[in-house]
Amino acid sequence: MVERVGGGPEVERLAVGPRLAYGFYDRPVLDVARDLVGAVVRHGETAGRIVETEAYHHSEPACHAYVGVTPRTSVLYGPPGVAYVYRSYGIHALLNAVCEHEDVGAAVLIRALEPIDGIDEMRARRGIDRVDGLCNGPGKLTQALGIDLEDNDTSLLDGPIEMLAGAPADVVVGRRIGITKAVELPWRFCEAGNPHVSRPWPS
DNA sequence: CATGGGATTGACT
DNA sequence: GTCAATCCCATGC
Repeated sequence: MVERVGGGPEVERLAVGPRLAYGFYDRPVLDVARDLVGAVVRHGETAGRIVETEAYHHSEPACHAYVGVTPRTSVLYGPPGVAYVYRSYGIHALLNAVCEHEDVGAAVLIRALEPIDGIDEMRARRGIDRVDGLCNGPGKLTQALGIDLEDNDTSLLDGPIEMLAGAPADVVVGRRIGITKAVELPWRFCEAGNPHVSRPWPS
Protein backbone atom coordinates (compact mmCIF):
# COMPACT_ATOMS: atom_id res chain seq x y z
CA MET A 1 0.00 0.00 0.00
CA VAL A 2 1.24 3.43 -0.90
CA GLU A 3 -0.30 6.57 0.55
CA ARG A 4 -0.23 9.58 -1.73
CA VAL A 5 0.15 13.17 -0.63
CA GLY A 6 -0.81 16.20 -2.68
CA GLY A 7 -2.12 16.06 -6.24
CA GLY A 8 -1.59 17.04 -9.86
CA PRO A 9 1.85 16.56 -11.46
CA GLU A 10 3.47 16.36 -8.01
CA VAL A 11 1.74 13.09 -7.10
CA GLU A 12 4.51 10.71 -8.17
CA ARG A 13 7.38 12.75 -6.73
CA LEU A 14 5.66 13.09 -3.37
CA ALA A 15 4.56 9.45 -3.12
CA VAL A 16 5.12 8.11 0.40
CA GLY A 17 5.71 4.45 1.25
CA PRO A 18 6.08 2.44 4.47
CA ARG A 19 8.61 3.08 7.22
CA LEU A 20 12.19 2.31 6.32
CA ALA A 21 13.23 -0.92 8.04
CA TYR A 22 16.27 -2.01 10.07
CA GLY A 23 18.04 -3.35 6.97
CA PHE A 24 17.91 0.07 5.29
CA TYR A 25 20.10 1.59 8.02
CA ASP A 26 22.31 -1.49 8.51
CA ARG A 27 24.43 -0.58 5.45
CA PRO A 28 27.46 1.61 4.61
CA VAL A 29 26.64 5.14 5.80
CA LEU A 30 27.40 6.70 2.40
CA ASP A 31 24.78 4.46 0.76
CA VAL A 32 22.21 5.33 3.41
CA ALA A 33 22.93 9.08 3.12
CA ARG A 34 22.45 8.99 -0.64
CA ASP A 35 19.31 6.84 -0.46
CA LEU A 36 17.67 8.99 2.22
CA VAL A 37 17.35 11.87 -0.27
CA GLY A 38 13.74 11.58 -1.45
CA ALA A 39 12.56 9.83 1.73
CA VAL A 40 10.08 11.51 4.09
CA VAL A 41 10.42 12.46 7.76
CA ARG A 42 7.23 12.72 9.80
CA HIS A 43 6.84 13.87 13.42
CA GLY A 44 3.21 14.15 14.52
CA GLU A 45 1.22 16.29 12.10
CA THR A 46 4.29 17.70 10.37
CA ALA A 47 6.24 16.03 7.57
CA GLY A 48 8.82 16.88 4.92
CA ARG A 49 10.71 15.25 2.09
CA ILE A 50 14.48 14.94 2.62
CA VAL A 51 16.41 16.99 0.05
CA GLU A 52 19.86 17.16 1.72
CA THR A 53 21.94 14.82 3.92
CA GLU A 54 25.52 14.38 5.12
CA ALA A 55 27.33 11.19 6.17
CA TYR A 56 29.50 10.93 9.31
CA HIS A 57 31.74 7.96 10.20
CA HIS A 58 33.87 7.20 13.28
CA SER A 59 37.01 6.97 11.13
CA GLU A 60 37.08 10.73 10.36
CA PRO A 61 37.46 13.59 12.86
CA ALA A 62 34.34 15.57 11.93
CA CYS A 63 32.21 12.73 13.35
CA HIS A 64 31.24 12.88 17.02
CA ALA A 65 32.00 9.14 17.20
CA TYR A 66 35.67 9.87 16.37
CA VAL A 67 36.45 10.15 20.10
CA GLY A 68 35.17 6.62 20.78
CA VAL A 69 32.38 5.52 23.10
CA THR A 70 31.39 8.21 25.62
CA PRO A 71 28.03 9.07 27.24
CA ARG A 72 27.36 11.37 24.29
CA THR A 73 28.38 8.96 21.50
CA SER A 74 26.93 5.74 22.90
CA VAL A 75 23.84 6.21 20.70
CA LEU A 76 26.05 6.37 17.59
CA TYR A 77 27.67 3.08 18.61
CA GLY A 78 24.28 1.46 19.25
CA PRO A 79 22.07 -0.38 16.76
CA PRO A 80 21.13 1.26 13.43
CA GLY A 81 17.68 2.76 12.86
CA VAL A 82 17.85 4.99 15.96
CA ALA A 83 17.63 8.80 16.13
CA TYR A 84 20.72 10.69 17.36
CA VAL A 85 19.61 14.21 18.33
CA TYR A 86 22.13 16.61 19.88
CA ARG A 87 22.34 20.31 20.71
CA SER A 88 24.41 22.42 18.36
CA TYR A 89 25.94 25.75 19.40
CA GLY A 90 23.84 25.64 22.56
CA ILE A 91 20.77 26.57 20.54
CA HIS A 92 19.69 24.08 17.89
CA ALA A 93 18.74 20.40 17.86
CA LEU A 94 20.20 18.43 14.94
CA LEU A 95 18.65 15.15 13.72
CA ASN A 96 20.70 12.13 12.61
CA ALA A 97 19.89 8.53 11.72
CA VAL A 98 22.31 5.96 13.19
CA CYS A 99 23.68 3.61 10.51
CA GLU A 100 25.92 0.57 9.98
CA HIS A 101 26.28 -2.40 12.33
CA GLU A 102 26.09 -1.96 16.07
CA ASP A 103 29.49 -0.89 17.53
CA VAL A 104 30.60 0.85 14.28
CA GLY A 105 29.70 4.50 15.03
CA ALA A 106 28.17 6.22 11.99
CA ALA A 107 25.14 8.40 11.21
CA VAL A 108 23.43 10.49 8.55
CA LEU A 109 22.68 14.14 9.36
CA ILE A 110 19.34 15.31 7.94
CA ARG A 111 20.17 18.83 6.66
CA ALA A 112 17.07 20.04 4.79
CA LEU A 113 13.45 19.14 4.01
CA GLU A 114 10.87 20.15 1.46
CA PRO A 115 7.75 20.81 3.59
CA ILE A 116 4.87 18.42 2.80
CA ASP A 117 2.39 18.35 5.65
CA GLY A 118 1.44 20.46 8.68
CA ILE A 119 2.86 23.59 7.08
CA ASP A 120 0.78 25.96 9.23
CA GLU A 121 2.16 24.28 12.36
CA MET A 122 5.68 24.60 10.96
CA ARG A 123 5.11 28.31 10.33
CA ALA A 124 3.92 28.79 13.90
CA ARG A 125 6.90 26.94 15.40
CA ARG A 126 9.37 28.80 13.18
CA GLY A 127 7.67 32.15 13.62
CA ILE A 128 7.66 33.00 9.92
CA ASP A 129 4.92 33.22 7.28
CA ARG A 130 6.69 32.20 4.07
CA VAL A 131 7.10 28.53 3.07
CA ASP A 132 10.63 28.74 1.72
CA GLY A 133 13.01 28.93 4.65
CA LEU A 134 10.86 26.70 6.85
CA CYS A 135 13.10 23.61 6.70
CA ASN A 136 16.18 24.56 4.63
CA GLY A 137 18.72 23.87 7.37
CA PRO A 138 19.37 21.21 10.04
CA GLY A 139 18.37 23.45 12.95
CA LYS A 140 15.37 24.87 11.13
CA LEU A 141 13.83 21.50 10.26
CA THR A 142 13.95 20.18 13.84
CA GLN A 143 12.30 23.39 15.05
CA ALA A 144 9.63 23.14 12.34
CA LEU A 145 8.88 19.49 13.14
CA GLY A 146 9.06 19.92 16.93
CA ILE A 147 12.00 17.53 17.31
CA ASP A 148 14.23 18.14 20.33
CA LEU A 149 16.72 16.42 22.64
CA GLU A 150 13.97 14.26 24.15
CA ASP A 151 13.84 12.44 20.81
CA ASN A 152 17.47 11.38 21.16
CA ASP A 153 17.92 7.59 21.29
CA THR A 154 14.35 6.89 20.11
CA SER A 155 13.74 4.22 17.46
CA LEU A 156 13.13 5.31 13.87
CA LEU A 157 11.50 1.91 13.27
CA ASP A 158 8.58 2.36 15.70
CA GLY A 159 9.25 5.59 17.63
CA PRO A 160 7.85 9.14 17.39
CA ILE A 161 10.01 10.10 14.38
CA GLU A 162 8.87 8.27 11.22
CA MET A 163 11.21 7.78 8.26
CA LEU A 164 9.18 6.76 5.21
CA ALA A 165 10.27 5.47 1.81
CA GLY A 166 9.89 7.97 -1.04
CA ALA A 167 10.39 8.09 -4.79
CA PRO A 168 14.06 7.90 -5.91
CA ALA A 169 15.69 11.34 -6.32
CA ASP A 170 18.33 12.80 -8.66
CA VAL A 171 21.25 13.30 -6.27
CA VAL A 172 24.34 15.52 -6.55
CA VAL A 173 27.41 15.12 -4.30
CA GLY A 174 29.59 17.77 -2.67
CA ARG A 175 31.74 18.58 0.38
CA ARG A 176 30.15 18.74 3.81
CA ILE A 177 29.60 22.23 5.18
CA GLY A 178 29.84 23.94 8.56
CA ILE A 179 32.75 21.75 9.74
CA THR A 180 36.46 22.44 10.27
CA LYS A 181 37.87 18.90 10.05
CA ALA A 182 37.88 16.45 7.12
CA VAL A 183 36.36 19.20 4.98
CA GLU A 184 37.60 17.58 1.75
CA LEU A 185 35.37 14.49 1.94
CA PRO A 186 32.52 14.57 -0.65
CA TRP A 187 29.94 13.24 1.78
CA ARG A 188 27.10 15.73 1.23
CA PHE A 189 24.10 14.62 -0.84
CA CYS A 190 21.53 17.03 -2.30
CA GLU A 191 18.61 16.66 -4.65
CA ALA A 192 19.62 18.33 -7.91
CA GLY A 193 18.03 21.75 -8.34
CA ASN A 194 15.76 21.53 -5.31
CA PRO A 195 15.11 25.05 -3.91
CA HIS A 196 14.77 23.79 -0.32
CA VAL A 197 18.45 22.75 -0.07
CA SER A 198 20.42 24.79 2.50
CA ARG A 199 23.20 27.11 1.40
CA PRO A 200 25.83 27.17 0.10
CA TRP A 201 24.62 25.26 -2.95
CA PRO A 202 26.69 22.36 -4.29
CA SER A 203 28.68 23.34 -7.37
C1' DC B 1 35.66 21.08 38.88
C1' DA B 2 36.99 24.65 35.00
C1' DT B 3 37.50 25.29 30.42
C1' DG B 4 36.80 25.48 25.43
C1' DG B 5 34.73 24.31 21.22
C1' DG B 6 31.17 23.54 18.08
C1' DA B 7 27.54 18.99 12.05
C1' DT B 8 23.83 26.91 13.20
C1' DT B 9 21.01 30.72 12.68
C1' DG B 10 19.38 35.45 12.38
C1' DA B 11 20.51 40.14 12.80
C1' DC B 12 23.33 43.55 11.35
C1' DT B 13 27.37 46.46 8.49
C1' DG C 1 30.53 40.07 4.38
C1' DT C 2 30.79 39.84 10.19
C1' DC C 3 29.24 38.36 14.74
C1' DA C 4 26.96 36.93 19.10
C1' DA C 5 23.72 33.76 21.36
C1' DT C 6 23.85 29.62 24.38
C1' DC C 7 24.55 24.79 26.45
C1' DC C 8 26.13 20.09 26.24
C1' DC C 9 29.91 17.44 26.87
C1' DA C 10 34.87 15.91 26.20
C1' DT C 11 39.00 16.92 28.11
C1' DG C 12 42.51 18.06 31.49
C1' DC C 13 43.99 19.49 35.99
